[in-house]
Amino acid sequence: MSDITENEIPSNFIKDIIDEDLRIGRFNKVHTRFPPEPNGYLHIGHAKSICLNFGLAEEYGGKTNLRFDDTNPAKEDVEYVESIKEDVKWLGFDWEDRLYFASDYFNTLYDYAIKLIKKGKAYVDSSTYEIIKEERGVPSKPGVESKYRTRTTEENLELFTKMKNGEFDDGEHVLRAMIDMTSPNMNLRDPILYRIRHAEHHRTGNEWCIYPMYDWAHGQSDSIEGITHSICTLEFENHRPLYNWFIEELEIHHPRQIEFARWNLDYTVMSKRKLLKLVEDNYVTGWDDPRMPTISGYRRRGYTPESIRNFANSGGVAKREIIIEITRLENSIREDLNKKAMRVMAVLNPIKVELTNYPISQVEELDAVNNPEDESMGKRKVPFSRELYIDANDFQEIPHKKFHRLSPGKEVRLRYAYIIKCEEVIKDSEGNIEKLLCTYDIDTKSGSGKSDKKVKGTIHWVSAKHALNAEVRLYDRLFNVPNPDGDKAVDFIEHLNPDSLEVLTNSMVEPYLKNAKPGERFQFERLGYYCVDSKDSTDEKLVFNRTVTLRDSWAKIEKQNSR
RNA sequence: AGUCCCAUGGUGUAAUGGUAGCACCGCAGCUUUUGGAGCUGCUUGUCUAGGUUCGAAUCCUGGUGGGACUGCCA
Repeated sequence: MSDITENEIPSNFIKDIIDEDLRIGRFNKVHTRFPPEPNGYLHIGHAKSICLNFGLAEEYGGKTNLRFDDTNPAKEDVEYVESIKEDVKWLGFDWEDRLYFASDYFNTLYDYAIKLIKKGKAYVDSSTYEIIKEERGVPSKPGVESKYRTRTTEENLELFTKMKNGEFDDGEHVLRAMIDMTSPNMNLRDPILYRIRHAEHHRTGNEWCIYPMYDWAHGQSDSIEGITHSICTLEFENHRPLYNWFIEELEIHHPRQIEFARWNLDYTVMSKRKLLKLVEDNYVTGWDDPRMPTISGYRRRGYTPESIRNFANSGGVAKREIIIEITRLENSIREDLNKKAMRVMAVLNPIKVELTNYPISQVEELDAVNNPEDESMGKRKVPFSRELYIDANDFQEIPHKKFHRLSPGKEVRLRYAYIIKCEEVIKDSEGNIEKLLCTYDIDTKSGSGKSDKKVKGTIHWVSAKHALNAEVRLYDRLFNVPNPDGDKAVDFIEHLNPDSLEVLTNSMVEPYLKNAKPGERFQFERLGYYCVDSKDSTDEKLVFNRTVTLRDSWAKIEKQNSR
């Protein structure tokens, strides 16, 4: 059992840096931000960043902003803005009144650009895309300076103003910082600050036709917001010298950028481009498909915010590439739901059982414990009668030697009820099992203490005439290899798990579930955790999603034996 | 190849010059009216070669291995 409580971040190198900054007085507070681009839904990797940024600020008594880095109108959309806000909230974090957009700063950013031009540190380049690319060179070889680099300040100012005023077409000119075309750091080879895009922005509409590049907008946005610690992923390490250059030339507040390694999960893909492809090409039903590694997918799948936070906070931060085992996430939700989820009985693949010595019209209301981990959750009544359903895989006609469940002539306990014995297997003309004829031992009623008979197995069941029909969606991993995008020669789509979803329409659940509400989570005893689907479940037809199975040592025995 | 970054069991992380610890996985056992949960035990690790030091996972140097950078994306 981990002694890391929720939201508490274990010691790590970022906290060491913050401690030092506070100690030497570089900053006297901690103010972080979570800066997504609204061009897709948040995924589990973002959850790590969210928990880190909000968690760190909380721990140091500071604040966290939510800021959308919306500098590319072509890819961004309000749908994504709304989904991101919902997901951050659902995870349990509050940006209060600090909801910002990089587009809020377009005017300031423009003024900053003018300042740079006036300092002789930025110029308008009228070269083509191809020329600029060619002149930039490659990392191991210096680039060459553009022939437009020597334009006068007046000329630059005039051209830039015209760019802003819409007097040019897309791509005709760009504004570039004047730094060093021979720098071994590509980001310092006169990076582009503004490009012309006659496109409608989701917030600024058609007010602008020049848009700042991310590199020009991001660091200054942090600065404008008074961010002290800009936590970002490793790929921006090489950008830090550039951000520092901007901040110093502009003489504005200087946040400290700290990079950490993004989280990858095995058996999943995380890039927004790939997730978008899964959605657009209908490999999944949407961004919130329960198989997606998105926050909304996990939410619909039945994950709790606590389980995701615990998962994120229990992992630490590093600077090397890491691939987390998905079993850790699965373990995290099991751990949470084990303590919280009400237990019920559900029979996924029913076979009928008739208790031949049970009175025909008798019904008993048996006591069932709602959660053995939490007595305060109480008990409920479960109806028991002559005709029952049990799960098909709890019966083996020719039992495996370690099989502790029902088979001909053998006894098994029905959970909360009686020990029964299988007397006869009734089959149809094709040899399929139609019904099991069993007898029950009246002295073995749960809690009665009349018999000290012991059996090795206990199985779940539902009363046939009381059970409710339900659809159950069994979700499994979306990919069947640990690293679906590991091989550049093979499309990740090839690695999709064809069995990632199995739909069962004839499942039977105990009557207690009649009033189960969308999103409500249960443990189906001996099977796993399931939640009521928030979109498709109705009063007439319950639909359950399997969140995760219980740990299954029987499956291991079976697997070992088949080898 | 140029610059930058990184390297602790299978995985993920601690140890901040002083006994390499924890969690997950795995294995064995106990317990159990969920083959769940819980409990106990076990296996497995400091990339490498030097140096500094009484003492190095930690500091220094070289090597090896991995990653990032060559969008008018973020």
